[in-house]
Amino acid sequence: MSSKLTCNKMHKTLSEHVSRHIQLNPNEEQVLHSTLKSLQLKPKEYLLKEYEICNAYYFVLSGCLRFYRNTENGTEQILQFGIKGWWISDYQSFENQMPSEYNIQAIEQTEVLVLERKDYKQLFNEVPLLNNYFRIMMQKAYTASLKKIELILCQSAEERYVQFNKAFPDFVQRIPQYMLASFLGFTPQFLSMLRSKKRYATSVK
Amino acid sequence: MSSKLTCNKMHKTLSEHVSRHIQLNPNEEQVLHSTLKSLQLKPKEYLLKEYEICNAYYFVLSGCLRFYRNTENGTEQILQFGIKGWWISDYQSFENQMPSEYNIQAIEQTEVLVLERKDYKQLFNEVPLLNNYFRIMMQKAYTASLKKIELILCQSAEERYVQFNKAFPDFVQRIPQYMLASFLGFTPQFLSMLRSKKRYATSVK
DNA sequence: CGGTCTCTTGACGGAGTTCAAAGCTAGTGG
DNA sequence: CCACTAGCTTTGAACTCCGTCAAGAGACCG
Repeated sequence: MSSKLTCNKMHKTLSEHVSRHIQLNPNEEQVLHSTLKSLQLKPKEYLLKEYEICNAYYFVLSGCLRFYRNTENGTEQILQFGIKGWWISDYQSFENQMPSEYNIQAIEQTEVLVLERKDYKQLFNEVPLLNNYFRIMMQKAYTASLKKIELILCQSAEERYVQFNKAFPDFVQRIPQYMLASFLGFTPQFLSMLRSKKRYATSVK
Repeated sequence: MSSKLTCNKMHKTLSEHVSRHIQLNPNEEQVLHSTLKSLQLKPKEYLLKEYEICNAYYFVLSGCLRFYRNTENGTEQILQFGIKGWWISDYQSFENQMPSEYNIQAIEQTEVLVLERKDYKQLFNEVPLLNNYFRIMMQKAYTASLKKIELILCQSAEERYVQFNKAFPDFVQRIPQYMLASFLGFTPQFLSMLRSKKRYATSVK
């Protein structure tokens, strides 16, 4: 009884998210929730490592993930953060069952729901509307990603930093600076310089 | 009769494309084909202009489209080319019925199939598998777009140019250089410099 | 043939990188 | 509880890639 309550609470974030895009009946919702498994991650734990095949979709309930790859010159490049209410996965590896070039790692204590590949075909058969839902999720991810290309090519590093800071002030506090620099596409040194410049600028005025 | 033949031929590219991802029965295929309209575009004709609401998905049969926006400083930024076998649209504008910031324009004589918004709900109801198909299309577009971010942030402009040239040698010949420069994220002048450098390098060896 | 659009070339400047060293912070073990 | 280590951040100097500006050369089109 108490475990069921826990379960319902745990899945609430997802239910809300799904219902914003499609209408499931109680039965379908039950099928969805019973197919997903919840998972707790400690900081630095991995959901996916380079060269592995990605066999699940992950939905972030709390905490934060990073999706990154190891570049040829030995540095890490963060392509995506996974925060509350986002699905994350290496879809290419998942779809084509090929080894991934990416890593998915928890930055902090993180709670995710797991949709495993072995369950997902049946789930989509039983709840066909989910095709619709995930189509829209992919669409959103795609347009967000186009937007990012737009910003990278069009704005200076400083503008990107200022803008990101304004959009996610609390998030910026939570993650190490070198990760933010990597995500925004410049060096930690440069970020450090920006920050000191800003501090000076604001403290003067 | 002859028009039907033309029609079948016209849609063959799409049929092949769809069948690579889902299996439609003849009836479903018929529904799909009869819902789509074909459209011929002359060079510089528009499918979508800034501030309009995007009310269709477009599938490129031949020719080439560009998906671009006008930046604040008065230049054009190309985010995407639409070539044979690609779907293109402003999905955000389409989905949320909001004015687009983008333009979709034919670069050369181009033939597209049009899936209009007014037809698409019914089409997806009659052929639910299409949800699956478009989910996969979005997934592909998304991963391609992530890949592009990876390259922009990790490679020099020169490396990007060389790589793109190697991947699409024929396509590079077909489009004006300033468009290629815009897509790859640098200035036409810089591209010109790269080209002269390369020519010298190869003619010496 | 004249005008507009595209490509080329060169000089200069600036945003951001690289390298190196030193300061901070937090965690760990004795 | 302190000392040590390892990882993160800061700072500064030198350098480089690429943008900007400007002017000229082709190329295409009416």
